[in-house]
Amino acid sequence: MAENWRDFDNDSLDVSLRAALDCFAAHGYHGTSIRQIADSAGLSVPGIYHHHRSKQVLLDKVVGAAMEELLVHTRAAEKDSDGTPAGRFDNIVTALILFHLARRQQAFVASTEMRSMAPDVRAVHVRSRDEQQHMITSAIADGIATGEFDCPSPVDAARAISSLCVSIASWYRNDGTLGPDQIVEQYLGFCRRIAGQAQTAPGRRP
Amino acid sequence: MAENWRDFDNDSLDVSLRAALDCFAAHGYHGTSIRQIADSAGLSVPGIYHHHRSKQVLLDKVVGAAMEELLVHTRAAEKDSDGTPAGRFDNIVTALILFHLARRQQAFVASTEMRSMAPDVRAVHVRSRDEQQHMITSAIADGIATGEFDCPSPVDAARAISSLCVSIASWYRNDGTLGPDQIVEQYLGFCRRIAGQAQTAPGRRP
DNA sequence: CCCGACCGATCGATCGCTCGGTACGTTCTA
DNA sequence: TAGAACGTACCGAGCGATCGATCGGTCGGG
Repeated sequence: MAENWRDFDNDSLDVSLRAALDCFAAHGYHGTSIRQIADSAGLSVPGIYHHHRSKQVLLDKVVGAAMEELLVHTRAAEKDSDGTPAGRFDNIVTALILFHLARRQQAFVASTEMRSMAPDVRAVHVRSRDEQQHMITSAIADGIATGEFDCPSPVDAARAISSLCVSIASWYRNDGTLGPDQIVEQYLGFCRRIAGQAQTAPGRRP
Repeated sequence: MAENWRDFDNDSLDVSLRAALDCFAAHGYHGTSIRQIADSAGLSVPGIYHHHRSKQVLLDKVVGAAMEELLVHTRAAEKDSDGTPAGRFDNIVTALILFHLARRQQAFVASTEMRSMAPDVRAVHVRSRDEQQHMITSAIADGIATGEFDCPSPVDAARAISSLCVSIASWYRNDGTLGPDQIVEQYLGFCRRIAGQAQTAPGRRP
C-alpha cells in the first residue's frame, strides 16, 4: 500500500450497502426509506435486515468504510513523500483529491449526513476527519517554518483546503468535461496557493 | 442599497419560518417534522398551516428569501466597485463572504437541501446561484485579459471560490475565535490566490 | 356579525422494523 | 448412501408509531 496510495480499487460494499449509498446520496438519509433501499438492491425489506441490523448501521457502515479508506491512503501518501513539508503537503492533498474523485458518493454522504448519525458513531467519524485535517495543518506549519509556505494561520488554511476538496464530491461527475488528472492538477494548484506555496500556479507543476 | 451592500439587517422571517429554518439547519428538511417546527414556533400544527400552505413552501420561502438577498447584495457590490476586474472581484467575493456570515443558517440550508426541493422550485434557486457564480467567472475572465489575474480556467476557479465561501456556513459560529472582519480578510485572500491575483496573500491587503 | 388567528382531534399514508414462515445447500448420522 | 437436521438467505404480511395535512371548531378585535 505504501506506494500505491494513488489507486482506489473497487469498493467492497455489498449489494445492500451499495443500494443504501445510492439512495442516501440522491435523497439524503431521512429522505430515504428502507423500502427504497430494498427495491434498489433487488431485495425485500426483511432481506435488508437479514444482513444489517438497522437503517442507522447502513449509514454507519457506508461512511465508516470510506473514512477508514481515506485515512489509510492519506497516511500512506505522507509516508511515501520525500519528507519535506511541501512534499508531504502535495501527497496528502493529492490523496484527498483522488479520494473525493474515486469515492464521490461516500464522501458526499459522509459530509452531508454527519448530523443524521448517532452521537457516538458521529464522534468516531469526526475524529477521523480531524486527524486527516491535522496532517494538512502540520505540513503547512512545518512549511512556514522552512519558508516553503506563507499564510497567516495553518489551521484556517487547512480547513479551507479540506473544505475545497470535499466540495469536489458535490459537482464531479464521471462523464464531465474534466478528467481526474486535470482536476487533481487544478485543485492541487488551488490548495498550494491557499497555503501560500511559493512560485506555483494551478495547472502548472514546477 | 448601492453603497450599504456590506450590511445585512435583521432578516424578515416570521416566527414560523424562523422555527423552520432552525429545525432544517439542525436536522435537515426530511429529518424535521411539522410538529417540531410548530413546537419551536410556539404554535400548533394547524397554526403553521394557517400561514404557509405546506412544508415544501416553508423550505422554498426560507431559501428563496436568502437567495434573493444574496443576489441584491452581490449586484450592488459589483455596481459599487471601481469597475476594474480586481475591484469587481473583491466586492463580489466580499459580499459572498459577508452573506455567508450574516445568513449562516439560510446559506447552509440552501446548499444542503437543494435536493429536497420540488424540481421547479429548485430550478429557480439553481438559476440564482448560477448568476451569482457567473459574476465571479466574468470578473476573473476580464482580469486575465488585463493581466490582473492568472489561472487556467475562470469557470473552475469561480466554482472553487464559490464552494469555499459556501463552506464557511458549515463551521462558522458567532461565538468563535475568529471575528467576521478577520474571516472576510482571510477568505478574500484565499479567493484572490485561487484566481491568481498578483502580489496578494491572505491576511494582507496591499 | 364577521374575519383572521389559531387549536384539538383525527385522517389516510408511510415510516422503521419484526414475525413466522419457505427454499435450499451442507453436514451429520444410521 | 438415504434421509434427518441444520444454517443461511431470503420473503409476505403486518406491527405500532409517526408522518404531512385537514376538519370543524373557538375566540378576540373591528
